[in-house]
Amino acid sequence: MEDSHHSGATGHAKTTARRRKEARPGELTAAALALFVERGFAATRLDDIAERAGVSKGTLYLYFDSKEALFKAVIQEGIVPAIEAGEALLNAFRDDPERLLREMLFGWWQLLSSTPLGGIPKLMIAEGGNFPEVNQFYFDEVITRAHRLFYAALELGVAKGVFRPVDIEAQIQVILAPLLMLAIWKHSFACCAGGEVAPQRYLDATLDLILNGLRQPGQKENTDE
Amino acid sequence: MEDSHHSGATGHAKTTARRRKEARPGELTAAALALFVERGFAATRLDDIAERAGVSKGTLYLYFDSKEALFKAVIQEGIVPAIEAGEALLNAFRDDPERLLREMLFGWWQLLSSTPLGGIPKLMIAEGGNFPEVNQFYFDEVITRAHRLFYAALELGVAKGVFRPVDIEAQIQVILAPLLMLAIWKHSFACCAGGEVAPQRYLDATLDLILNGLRQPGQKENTDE
DNA sequence: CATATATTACTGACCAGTCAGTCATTAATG
DNA sequence: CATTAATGACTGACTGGTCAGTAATATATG
Repeated sequence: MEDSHHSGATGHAKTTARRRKEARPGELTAAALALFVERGFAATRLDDIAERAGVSKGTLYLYFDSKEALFKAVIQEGIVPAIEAGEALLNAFRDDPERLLREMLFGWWQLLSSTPLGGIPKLMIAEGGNFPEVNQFYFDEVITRAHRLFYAALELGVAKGVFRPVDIEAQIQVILAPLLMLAIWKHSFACCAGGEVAPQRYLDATLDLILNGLRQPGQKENTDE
Repeated sequence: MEDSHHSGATGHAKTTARRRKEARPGELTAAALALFVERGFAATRLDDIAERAGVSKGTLYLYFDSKEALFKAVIQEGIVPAIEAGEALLNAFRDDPERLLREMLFGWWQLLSSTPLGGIPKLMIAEGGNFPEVNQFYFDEVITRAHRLFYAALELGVAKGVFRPVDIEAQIQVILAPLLMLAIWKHSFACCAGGEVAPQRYLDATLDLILNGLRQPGQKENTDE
């Protein structure tokens, strides 16, 4: 198990093989994410993932015990940072609930357009049922945390009198729905859609509806900077 | 090769075998729908579908050319009537846009709770990508028609001055999202969810947000009958 | 040569789709 | 009505291909 008597310290670059060993898991999960999102979990072959990562299938098994373990790693690695980014936003905009919601929506869109992470919701919806353990993990680590995030945001708005007093718990899901559908749409029907609504316009409409739906009747429009 | 001289017309019931032949396709698509929704298209074996319908796999091929053809039949048969029901609602409540929206939401929920049809959106999202032809069919016959339906409803409301003048095209998608997510949720994470929001409460919240978000500022609350 | 890293060829389970054949019902014949 | 012929719905064993996972082998590193 342990090693450590190298005589002279060879402290310089561990050269290729050693460096590879540290980079590999990330390269593999990245390749897997891209392919899972594109074709679905079941329809993606391990050979393809390996090829995309520039290794052979056998190598994959040096880093992950099974296809399911790889699946779980993909979710874990991809989503947790995203959730943390959201939690950071909450702290940054504590004093302006409308602005906070706006930032959360656009942050989400940023993620969607610049990374393949937006494919994860679709992936979980599509294949989660066949992998209870991964599903549970996703539920606990992603869904629940995301809910807490939005709960805090809405609660803040209601407490400050910016939003009407609503059924926060239920509204969260209503507000999250358009965000999730935006992601799902992109990975499901975007291909078929001809003259469909552009994401930017869709997001504007979402914000419009949500803010008008939540806003305290007295409150003025807040035309933003 | 040729037949046709039966002398007397034997026109009455052709008993079991003949009756079966007419009932079979429906029985098979029903079985397939249930299993596809439960496990996904790829993960469902034709043997299981056949067994559930009380026949053998070979029989299945007497009625459908391939697994994909069966898939398409399931969608076609299940969804088209649902869309037509929606179109009927539109005509029934032309004069009261708020009521119309309300009826459409609750009609949808009715469908969800009393039939497995609510599983179809999830199914299409999950597996549509691998079946372009089915996907296109769904897009044209379901998504597009559903959009037209909601377009008409919103347009009516705006024309009557009940709703604010909004970006109708974009709002449709925002409004549809919670409905779709309700269906998706039921078939994906309902299992994991412990103290989650009840559908009825969720629907109320949806209506609350949508109607408040759309309502013309002047308009009064309309506390319904 | 000992260890860590990677590859390649292989195995076994699984499943969509096929096909030769069964069996129950119906029609034809005397 | 009894016997034979024809029909067609249905069956289930089989095949051909795919793919997750394994094991034997190779290459680099210290």
